Amino acid sequence: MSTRGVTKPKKSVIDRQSKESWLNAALKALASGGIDKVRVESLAKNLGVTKGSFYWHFKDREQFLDELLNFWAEQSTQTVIANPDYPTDSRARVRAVAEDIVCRDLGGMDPHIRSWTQYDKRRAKVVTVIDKKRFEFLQDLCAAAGFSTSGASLRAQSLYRYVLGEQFISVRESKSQRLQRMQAHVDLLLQA
Amino acid sequence: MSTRGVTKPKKSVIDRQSKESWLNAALKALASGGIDKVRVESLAKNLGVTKGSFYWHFKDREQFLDELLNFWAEQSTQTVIANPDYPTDSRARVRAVAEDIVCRDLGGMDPHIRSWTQYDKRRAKVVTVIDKKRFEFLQDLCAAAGFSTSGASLRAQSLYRYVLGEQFISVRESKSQRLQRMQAHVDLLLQA
DNA sequence: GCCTTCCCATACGTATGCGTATGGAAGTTA
DNA sequence: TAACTTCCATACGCATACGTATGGGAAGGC
Repeated sequence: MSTRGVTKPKKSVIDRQSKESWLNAALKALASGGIDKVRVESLAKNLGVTKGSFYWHFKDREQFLDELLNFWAEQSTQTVIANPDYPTDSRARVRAVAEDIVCRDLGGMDPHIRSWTQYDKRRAKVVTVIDKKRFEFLQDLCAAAGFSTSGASLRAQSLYRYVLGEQFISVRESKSQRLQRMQAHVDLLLQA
Repeated sequence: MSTRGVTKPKKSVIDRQSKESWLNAALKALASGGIDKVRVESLAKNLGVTKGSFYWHFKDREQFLDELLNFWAEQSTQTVIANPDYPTDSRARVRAVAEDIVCRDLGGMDPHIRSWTQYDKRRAKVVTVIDKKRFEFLQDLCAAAGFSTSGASLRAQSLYRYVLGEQFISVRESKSQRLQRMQAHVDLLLQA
């Protein structure tokens, strides 16, 4: 008990929170039930501190949510784009990527993010950038599979909408079913 | 000024609100910015009454939201399924339905409904039923277009996910662009 | 004219959650 | 060790929004 008192257990430096720890806690809360679960006092409780910490690190909740969105955007591009080694065969690559997307469900975060930002024009721009990056990634894949520019574009658009729709459809299936359906869809898109 | 006083303009019977007027006001608020805009005192202000009216018609906000969801579900099936005369040619019918869905954007209500109910297991069941109905409708269309049961199912699933994805994608295009893209997608799905 | 029912206004209590002001402890520097 | 910075606790004010208690006006029946 050198770093802590007894009657009043005070925090040592190593117990202090960083901005990242707040943001990670927020992502966790977001994944658990949408942006409404991202509350200052609630996060503080989870982190074992008080609001005092929050308002030292951040101006207010609005600015915090902005940083949260950027935080998600950064590790969102990293997760999807900069990825392990996919198959060399171009069509198999498309399938593998599609499979990967469905499997990881984009971290389960995407639906919450979209639900949140959809009607917030300013914040929607961040998601728009992400969408464009992902689309271009898919488009390049399709182009490598031998389709023309317009053909690759069309298939990438269809593929990406399929993935988004999969996240928001209310009829939930098992992961294997979803994978199988996704594969069938990809085959349909790539056959011509 | 026979039905109203001067110093205190009281409401006559014809000014009174019904449950439907509250629900319609709620749908309007929902469409304007999600479930967060559906607030008792806010709706009351829009209707020109006070909370007293609300709590006479409804038990509490939770029950009201349940009725709201059912209210949406009813006129949602009416709008999509029981519809005007589509083309007789089966493939043209699919295109027409798809076009219709995109054009009306499902009333602009669907994304809000899904954002709202997605993480509410109990309420999600209502949306699940709607999804199933719509899917079966699309499946029948595809089956009539000459596909096998599994083939029609696959195409209906893809089509419906495309529509859902279209609603949540953050890259907003013009209506004509969206229509064109949708047609191209349908052609791709139906060609085989 | 009175009484009852329907519908709503007013006022209040309460809970939640944001933001702020201030003090103070832990660690750092001089 | 004294001053100084960093980070957080505590306490408060304030706004929003739900729900309730109570009173009363309007319309219709008697």
